Amino acid sequence: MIKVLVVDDEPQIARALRINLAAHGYEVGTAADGAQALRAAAAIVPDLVVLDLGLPDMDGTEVIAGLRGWTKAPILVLSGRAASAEKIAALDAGADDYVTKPFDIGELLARVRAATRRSGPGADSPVTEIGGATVDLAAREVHRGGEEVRLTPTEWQLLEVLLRNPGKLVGQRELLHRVWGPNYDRETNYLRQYMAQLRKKLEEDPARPVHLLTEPGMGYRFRP
Amino acid sequence: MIKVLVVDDEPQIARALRINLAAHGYEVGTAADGAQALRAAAAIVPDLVVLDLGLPDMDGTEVIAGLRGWTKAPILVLSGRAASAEKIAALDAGADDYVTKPFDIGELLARVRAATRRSGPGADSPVTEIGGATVDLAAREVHRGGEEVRLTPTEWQLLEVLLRNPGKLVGQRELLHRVWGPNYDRETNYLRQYMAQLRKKLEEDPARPVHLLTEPGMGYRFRP
DNA sequence: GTCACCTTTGACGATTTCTTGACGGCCCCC
DNA sequence: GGGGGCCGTCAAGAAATCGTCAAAGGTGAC
Repeated sequence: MIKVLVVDDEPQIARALRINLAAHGYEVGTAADGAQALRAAAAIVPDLVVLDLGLPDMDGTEVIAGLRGWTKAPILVLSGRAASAEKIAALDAGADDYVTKPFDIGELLARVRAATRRSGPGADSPVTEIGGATVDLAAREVHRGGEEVRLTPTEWQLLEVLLRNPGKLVGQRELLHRVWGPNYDRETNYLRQYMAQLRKKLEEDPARPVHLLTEPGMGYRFRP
Repeated sequence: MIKVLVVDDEPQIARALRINLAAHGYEVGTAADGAQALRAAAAIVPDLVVLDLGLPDMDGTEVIAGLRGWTKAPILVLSGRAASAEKIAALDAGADDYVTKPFDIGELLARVRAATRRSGPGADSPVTEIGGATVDLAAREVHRGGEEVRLTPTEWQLLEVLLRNPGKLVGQRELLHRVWGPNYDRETNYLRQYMAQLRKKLEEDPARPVHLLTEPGMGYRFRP
């Protein structure tokens, strides 16, 4: 089932959206502010996000940036502000669509269909091979030799950032920011700790990694 | 270059769109009715279609259906009609976005960016050739003769400054400032040390460099 | 309250990288 | 021809980083 995360601080609108989306066969989660939204997104891994820009705790573009750091799920922005500058800022921050309130629920549903249509069948083979293990980012599943391997939430976030940049070097500061938040800059011991755990769970020979590589002094790299 | 097909029967609007899109680096083709649009699309295979629904010869949804039969390129619909039923019909026919006239050109461009962003990022990062080696600055990767070459962080920084100024002479003081910091002015031995390492790793004949050149008394230069 | 799981933290050799010093060759100027 | 400055090269000590182990908080389930 397609999972949708609805982020809105007005309970009426959030409720109306949830009911309408659920009635059309979507699995719906809700969040009332930006911090909740980022936590909920990391937990349920939605296929689409409906985001109200007028959140009480943080700017809408920050939420978009926080989501875009690790997911490519379409983001459909709702906003009461119709100014073009607002729309441009949100779209360039990474949003996929922008609808001004008040909106027609039928039109919104059509835009949701359009957004999910292109990301649904377009995402070919979401499984990645690492050594003898297969990683399914969408389903949050790892298998190795027929057995299922369990990863903790932090391990998932770290692995996801690396896998979404195949072949590319990801700097340690960038990894810390994306996984632990903007206030973490020098806690490289976290990276060492969790990279070791990932290698132990995924690599054939954890002492001699082939896919999860260290670039000394710079960062880490996933080689397909 | 990203190819955009503009379909509109009003010459003024078509012309305005063409000029604006071309000014932002797109390659633009135009068509004035539905039949022309389908022919032009088959000929130039656009990466995105901007489609006015009010065409003289056929209904807009037919054009959408005709395109969707063979291409997944994003379709951005323009229309003077703001009724929700129209929007829903167009979106469900296969359109990706729907903008009502009159529209803000900046917003339209932002929506074009959003649409091309999600379908485009298959392009790999630009590589620079040095002798027999290929340098990928974005991925932080160097290959030479099929083998991978490892650079240390300082080597990367130095090489990046030179490669970002192709053909230009970079003074030794500027190099020292950019790589080691503002407090380093006369440690030219650092430059000698690391330039030698870079040449050994990148140049065909490190003793007779062709791309990483010394300008005695002044600085260094990268010649493509 | 207890238990299990996850995260955070500290510490230690092993390895890589950076820094530093020294030497000879080349070119230009005197 | 001699001298000084600059460059390329080599080598070795100093410093930083990495992988690993172990254990102390935190949190939610039962």
